[in-house]
Amino acid sequence: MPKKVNIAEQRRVIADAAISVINHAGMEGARLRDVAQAANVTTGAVTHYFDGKDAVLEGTLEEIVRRTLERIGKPVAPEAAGSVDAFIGRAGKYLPIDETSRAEWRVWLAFWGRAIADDRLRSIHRQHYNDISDRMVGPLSALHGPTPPPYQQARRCADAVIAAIDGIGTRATLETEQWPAKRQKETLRSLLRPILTEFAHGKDRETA
Amino acid sequence: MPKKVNIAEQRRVIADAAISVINHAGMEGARLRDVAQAANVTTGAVTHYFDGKDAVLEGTLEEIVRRTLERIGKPVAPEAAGSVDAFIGRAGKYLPIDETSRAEWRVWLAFWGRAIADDRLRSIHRQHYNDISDRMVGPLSALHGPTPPPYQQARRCADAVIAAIDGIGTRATLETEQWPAKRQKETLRSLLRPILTEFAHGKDRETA
Amino acid sequence: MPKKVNIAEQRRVIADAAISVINHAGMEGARLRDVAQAANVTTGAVTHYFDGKDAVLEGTLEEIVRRTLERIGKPVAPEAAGSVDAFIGRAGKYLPIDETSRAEWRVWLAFWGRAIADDRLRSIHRQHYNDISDRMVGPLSALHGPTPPPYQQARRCADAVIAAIDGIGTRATLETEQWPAKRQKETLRSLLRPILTEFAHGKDRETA
Amino acid sequence: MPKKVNIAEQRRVIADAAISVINHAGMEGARLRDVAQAANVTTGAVTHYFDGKDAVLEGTLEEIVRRTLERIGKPVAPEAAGSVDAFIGRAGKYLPIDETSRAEWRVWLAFWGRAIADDRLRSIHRQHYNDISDRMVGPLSALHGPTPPPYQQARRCADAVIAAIDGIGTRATLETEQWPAKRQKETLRSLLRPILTEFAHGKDRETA
DNA sequence: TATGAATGAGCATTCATTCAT
DNA sequence: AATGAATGAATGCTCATTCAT
Repeated sequence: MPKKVNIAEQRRVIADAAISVINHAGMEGARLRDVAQAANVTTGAVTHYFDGKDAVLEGTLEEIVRRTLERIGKPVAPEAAGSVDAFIGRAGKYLPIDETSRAEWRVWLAFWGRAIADDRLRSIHRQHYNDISDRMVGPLSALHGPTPPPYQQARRCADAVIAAIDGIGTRATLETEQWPAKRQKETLRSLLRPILTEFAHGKDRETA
Repeated sequence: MPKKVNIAEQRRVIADAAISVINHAGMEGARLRDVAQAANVTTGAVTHYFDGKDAVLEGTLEEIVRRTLERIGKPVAPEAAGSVDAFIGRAGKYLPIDETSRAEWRVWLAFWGRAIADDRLRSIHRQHYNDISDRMVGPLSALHGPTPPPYQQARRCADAVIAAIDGIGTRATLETEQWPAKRQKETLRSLLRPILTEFAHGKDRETA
Repeated sequence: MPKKVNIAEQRRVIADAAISVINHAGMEGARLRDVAQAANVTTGAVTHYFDGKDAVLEGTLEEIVRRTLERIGKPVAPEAAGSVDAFIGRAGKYLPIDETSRAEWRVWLAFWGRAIADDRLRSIHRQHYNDISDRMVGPLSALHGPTPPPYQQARRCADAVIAAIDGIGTRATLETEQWPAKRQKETLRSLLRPILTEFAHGKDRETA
Repeated sequence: MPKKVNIAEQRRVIADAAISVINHAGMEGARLRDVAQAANVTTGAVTHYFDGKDAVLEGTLEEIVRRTLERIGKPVAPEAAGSVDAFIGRAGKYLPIDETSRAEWRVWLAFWGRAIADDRLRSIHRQHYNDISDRMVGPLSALHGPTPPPYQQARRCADAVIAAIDGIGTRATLETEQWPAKRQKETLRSLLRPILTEFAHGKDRETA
């Protein structure tokens, strides 16, 4: 009997390697050979676990998504949500504030660039943003005070939060030197505190 | 007497062609041959006006920057700045709200993906963001009321505005169907009105 | 006691599978993996029973030869040989006149293409043609009338018959639509009846 | 202005090289690199003139066809057709009787093997056989005596002649040693003289 | 005996770049 | 200044073969 391998595990090892390679060499510099080497396997193994380069890239994007969600942690229960500042603090975990998250953001940006001409990648993206948005509705509702906000209201607020994170994260990723963690968090707070405070007090009706 | 050609003009024609090609085929699908064809010149001409592919890409990014600034128009004179809503309205012009701007955003994202592994491109980006930021300080100061805000204050506010635009624009570019112009503008207003209102009334001290 | 497997039987199963794969995908499309799958065994099993791909191919050609001879039936005893028309009728069994024989002819042609650069394959071919030729001498002699023809004479006549079959079979294999069984048999008869009639009456001396 | 090249000429040079390579190494041993080398060009040039390997193969087959027709010469005018023996003599020119024609036959067989799984190749084959058949109708009609034969009759006779040539040529190609020119021509004459003599005297009605 | 995961050399193909004209 | 034919290094991918289990 041949050695029994954990297919999912091997795919993750290769996806990890791909993240590392893309992070250092960019998307166009990411050769399958390098991915294989970084994963300590041969090129044949890569195409054995993934059906060609595009599939490797898809798998890598999914791994990035998985990591992001893992880093953020489980969806927060409404009771534990707490204050506006606590919410902003948790949102800040999405930002590229340490080497690990910076690497993920770089790869993330690389995928944006590919996604503009790749339906599959764009589809994975969309789904991921839906997930993220879903996770935010609960905590946002908890901020709203005694009465829960209309679903659409919360959804729109989540859109705003996500946009703030993406905007800051993008800039910080491309201007690493100029955007240390502190500046990012401050900018995030500047942007989110006013809107979340309003939202928390129910004054958001007029922004609809 | 040899034919007189306008070098700068030819470079722009080629950069225009490159934008079109990248918009449709993505960065990795953008072959110099296609760029040449789209510009109605030969491959030789492309490498004649640009020193290789990287130079073409740099020139293309600069053209994108030029277009963006042109679309936004001249820096607004402080006196003409007007209200918070007027400011938000002008900011909305940056968003991917019609086919032209969507095309530019797609190419823009493609460049982000390349910039993560390309110093030259990243440098051009940084400079562009400085320009944009500079242009915003005037109008923002005009909002601040009778006394101009400290420069750093205005700068920080500009960062927030830019982040909001980038965050929304990115999402709208990757989820075109779900983000028509209306949704983008509403989200932009949700995000900017609270912070700009506070800034306009001088309550921004605490966000520092 | 280990499981008792019939080695020869397994080899035939694999060769059968190879015939099927070559018939559908051609020689260059015939991957060992597909052969294994078609035979319901693993790739390892294929290389276990055959010493590499070339050996599989050799075995497959031998199987094709075996099948051809089986289809034709046992060498006809001189007494049973009968008339010229009966001989032609038996010869017609070699032609690609039904789906089974067409499949074998397709594979047969594929082997010709390979044999031009493969000594082993060419050797098997030669031997097979010798066999076929041998089997024809008896029936041909029976046609010749009371006195048996010189061996060389019969041999030469067999060459002519074989050439006729190969020529028609080849064309019919490559132009299946245009060459139904009827057309093949008519052409075979056109070609063979004159020469065999002459041969039967001993007028073949001059064709030497 | 760049060097002006004769595209058709270059394609022929490459096709010639491909014939040589296939002749020596077989179809599966025919690497594009070797073809390029044999043609004294680079691999890039090969894919410049042909759209990939399959196109090279198609072009090569067409070149083989062209050569065959050239070797045979122009269609013979009915008046010049002459006797049955003259006809057989001309038919003998199709056989692999010298090194040049042997090489072409080897390549020809290689294409048969490929054609069984390649529609394009099969289509080229079919067309070629139609051409050959057309060219034979005239000379055959001239043999028929004072009254021209029905077209279908001549066509059927041409089929028989072609089958005889293919059958002998195939065998001689795979058993070069055993089939010198003399044996091939004798076999061809054995096969064709009876049927053509009958055809010439109008006795072919019964073979229909 | 049999498995099938893993290997890696070898292939066609792509495409930025060069350069004779 | 402009052409576009030609180059050839580099890449993704295939697949016969190997071998630990």
